[in-house]
Order: sequence, then C-alpha cells, then structure tokens
Amino acid sequence: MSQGNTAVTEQLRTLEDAQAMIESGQCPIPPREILDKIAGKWAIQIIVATSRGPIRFTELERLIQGVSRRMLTLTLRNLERDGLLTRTVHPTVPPKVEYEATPMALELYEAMLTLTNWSLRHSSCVAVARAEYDARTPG
Amino acid sequence: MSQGNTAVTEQLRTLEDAQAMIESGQCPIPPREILDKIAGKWAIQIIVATSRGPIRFTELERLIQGVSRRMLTLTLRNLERDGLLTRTVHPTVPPKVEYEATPMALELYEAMLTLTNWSLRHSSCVAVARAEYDARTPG
DNA sequence: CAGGATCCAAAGAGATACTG
DNA sequence: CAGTATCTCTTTGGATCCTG
Repeated sequence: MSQGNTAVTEQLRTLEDAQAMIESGQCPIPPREILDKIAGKWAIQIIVATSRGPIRFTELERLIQGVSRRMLTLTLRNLERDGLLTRTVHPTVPPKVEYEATPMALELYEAMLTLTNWSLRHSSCVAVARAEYDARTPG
Repeated sequence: MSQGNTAVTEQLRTLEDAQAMIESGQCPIPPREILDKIAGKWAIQIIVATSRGPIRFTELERLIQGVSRRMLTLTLRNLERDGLLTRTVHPTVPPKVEYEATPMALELYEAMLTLTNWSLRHSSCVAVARAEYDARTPG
C-alpha cells in the first residue's frame, strides 16, 4: 500500500496486453480465476471482515448475515488455499480458530475499491438504463 | 480517464465506507450487483471486444472462443440492459446488428485493469500458496 | 445473419443433522 | 467451538433445433 508501488501499477495499460500475457503462458494464474475468487457471494465480505485483525469462525458467522455454515467454511478454505487468509488453530478446549487477511488480500481489497467507486459513480446511470430498457423491451 | 477525476477517485477510501453507503440506501445498485455483471464467464471479453468500435454478432462469436450462441446473446442483453453496450440494428437483408461499448463501460474496463494487475503481480504467490496448501492438506 | 425456444448437465448455495 | 456430511434447490452454461 501507500508508497513505492508506482512502478507496479504501470505493468499493464490495456486488457489486451493482459490477454496477450495470459496466452503467452507468462501468468501462472489467469485473471479470470482471480475474478472467480472474489466473485462468490461471500468472499469480499470475508476479506473485509478479516482485514482488521484476527476474527473467529463464529464471529464471522454472526457478522456476515445470511451465510450458511457450509458456505462460510468453503469460502474460508478457498481463500486460505490461495494465500489470502491465514488460519490459526489454538489447541484449547473448546477449540479456537482465528482467520486474518494476508497483506496480499489487503492489496486486493484496495483494488476492489476501484470497482466499488465505479459502481457508486454509475449506479444511477445503470438504474436509468435498466428502466429505459425494460420500458421499451416488452413493447 | 486521464485528468480531472481526482475528486471522483476520492469518494471512498474503505469498503466499510462503501458498505455504510449501501446500507443507508444511498446507492441505487449495490456493488455486489456490479460485480455480478462482470463476473460472468463472458462479460469481460465482450467489453474488451466491443471497446474498439462497432462489432457484429458473428464477429463476436468468432472472436470469443468457446462461447455458445445462447450465452453470447444472454450476456449481450444483460450488458445492453445495464447501459454498458449499445445495440444498433441495420434494417437490411440479411440483418446486420452492431454492438459497441459505452463510455461507462470503458471506465469499467479501466477499473478492471486494477484487478488484472493485482492478479499478475500475485499469481505466482497464489500458485505457491496453493501448492503448499495442497501439500499439507491431504496429510 | 441474428437470434428465440427448449432441454440437459454442472456448479453454486441453503438447510439440517452429526462430530472431534 | 468449529467444523463435516448429506440432501435439495437454484443458477449458470452448453447443445440443438427453429425462425424473421
């Protein structure tokens, strides 16, 4: 974050450049897969919730409204597998497990802000476009 | 892009701010929905393909490898409905329909680059994390 | 040419009961 | 407490056939 990453943001200027890189096999994991990670219904909320320090499973379950045990577990596992989350088991009784976002995840969080700001800037436009489309499509 | 948008990029600095906005009902369309738009298997490729000027249905079909007619049509309709694409019908025989990205979509395209760059910077890290996870999980 | 309609398979996600 | 296992429903996407 903060300073020293100007060079890094200069890596690519167009998505075509990115696609060329992908096709040339220089990218171990294609951006499409990255998008899949955060596209799930719960991943972003988990990254937000774990970005301020260690948090326990049950706390997450309460914090992220509407999530089922199954999906919380699955999403946590996926994020952990990709190195976006650390999982620390304290061998106590009862068990205590804590999750925390890694620096890599915090950077992703920042990148997400770009998209979020886009959506905030244009959500009214999108809403209008939809209304117009829906108005002229049935007829 | 380029100049004059400093104020606009200052709108939000954290996802918590964004979530607060969403909950306060000030955002017609929540960022989650925005993500859903571009999370589909084909939306991004379509935005890329339509970002350089009008392009016809069949050209898209050839350009975007592996897409089925059905999915191409569905994705195009969704993008059009949200105002990210224009659809122009030329009443000729045989019919000719052209699609083109709107300015709003071009900005989204820019925002996507942030994510793409993140993925390029970290894809090796993710690959390593995965290998390690897979190595220690079975055992 | 540019789709619409229909059918089918796979993945995503919710509910619930059980366990170390 | 922090999961796993199972069952089911929904969504997403592919294949195919039909039409203005």
